[in-house]
Amino acid sequence: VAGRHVGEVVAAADAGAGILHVDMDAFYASVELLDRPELVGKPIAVAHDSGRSVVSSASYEARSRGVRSAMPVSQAKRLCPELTLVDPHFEKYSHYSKQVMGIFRDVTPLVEPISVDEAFLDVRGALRLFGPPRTIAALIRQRVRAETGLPCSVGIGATKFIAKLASQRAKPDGVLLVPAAATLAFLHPLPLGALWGVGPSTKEKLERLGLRTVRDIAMSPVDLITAAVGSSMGAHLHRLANGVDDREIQVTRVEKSVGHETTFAEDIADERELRRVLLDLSHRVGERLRHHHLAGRTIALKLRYSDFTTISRSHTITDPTDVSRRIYEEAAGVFAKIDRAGRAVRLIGVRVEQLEAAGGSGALWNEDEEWEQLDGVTDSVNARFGSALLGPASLLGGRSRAPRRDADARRPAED
DNA sequence: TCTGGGGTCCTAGGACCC
DNA sequence: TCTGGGGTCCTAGGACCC
Repeated sequence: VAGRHVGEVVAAADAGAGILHVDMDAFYASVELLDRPELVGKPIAVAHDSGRSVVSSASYEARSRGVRSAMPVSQAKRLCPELTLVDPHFEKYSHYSKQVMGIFRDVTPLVEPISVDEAFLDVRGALRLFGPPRTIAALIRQRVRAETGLPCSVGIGATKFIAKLASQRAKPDGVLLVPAAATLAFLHPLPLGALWGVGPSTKEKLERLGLRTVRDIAMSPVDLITAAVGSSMGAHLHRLANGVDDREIQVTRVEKSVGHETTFAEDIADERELRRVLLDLSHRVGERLRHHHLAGRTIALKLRYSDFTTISRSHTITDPTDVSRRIYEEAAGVFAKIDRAGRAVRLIGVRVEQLEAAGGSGALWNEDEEWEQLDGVTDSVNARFGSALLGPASLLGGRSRAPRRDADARRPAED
């Protein structure tokens, strides 16, 4: 009883805000700076320095010049000519990600990672052990900094959504606590785009109704919102705008699909070359499925043409597979049915959906044998396109013929 | 030098079954 | 023989997030 009282008292001290959102600051850029101390304080961006690349992460110095994530590298250079580009190393980010998630789990088992660089924590059960949420936030930030050298920001609120908004506001390298009683005062003045799930398209639909702020959504009849953006999204946004968000921390999540896609440095029209890339993508998808002991029933193919129009075609099979060869055959079958009318392809991708626990048949496929069969294709394609491809998308390097240029960059986080 | 790659969720129509 | 309704699965596309 005494213990519970202590818990209640410390909880009261932080006014009912028991959800933390921890967000690493400029994560990829910060990790790269650990190895490149001479670049600290300079505008840098993590991206390949090639034609169709975009910025993955930008240092705050680069951001102050207008450089943003997802911005084409060409545009970033125009905005900031002295920008230093650093190649991405996804395995490194994955490593640091695991390390910081481990620190979070020392505080509470109720950790929900939502990407490599952010997580929600429910600390309501950790108060007696560690003190109020503000103290926990300080502890986490101090440990992350001491053990990884990386900065992070923490938002604290009564709900996930408020905690997430608070961490955005806390950046860089800060903490913000929004007491439960202050939720609506914090939320309502924000612009529509602050609502999680409102992007450019939804924003425009809502603005057409004359709505500008979160308060405007909160004060509108829910029917008005659902009529504009659909019943599911409308009801959700209306609740968020009113500070209602009862989503719990989800400690475990089931993967729904596994895929790979690649954008070519130059568009490719040739059928055989495209099939060859398809094989490589299928192989990588199969590899990852087997690694995770998963198999899937739907094989989906994605194509993007030169004009950026994007189509997808899929086929569902009876028995789940994790066999790269099978994935390739299904993807190629779907591909063969598409009438491209000779159009060149900018992007091609393969994804396997409808996943379930695998039976482990993947070993049946002899990868080396398959590659020998395709050797002739590999040579001719290498000769023509090998050097034209983007760095991380250099699919035609050939397993047995040339070492991968940058194995690190080719393998995004697997967990 | 226009627009990456990994995903999730939602909608809507058609097939099919009862 | 002018015509229902519910449920599930599949497919394609779109919006969104990091």
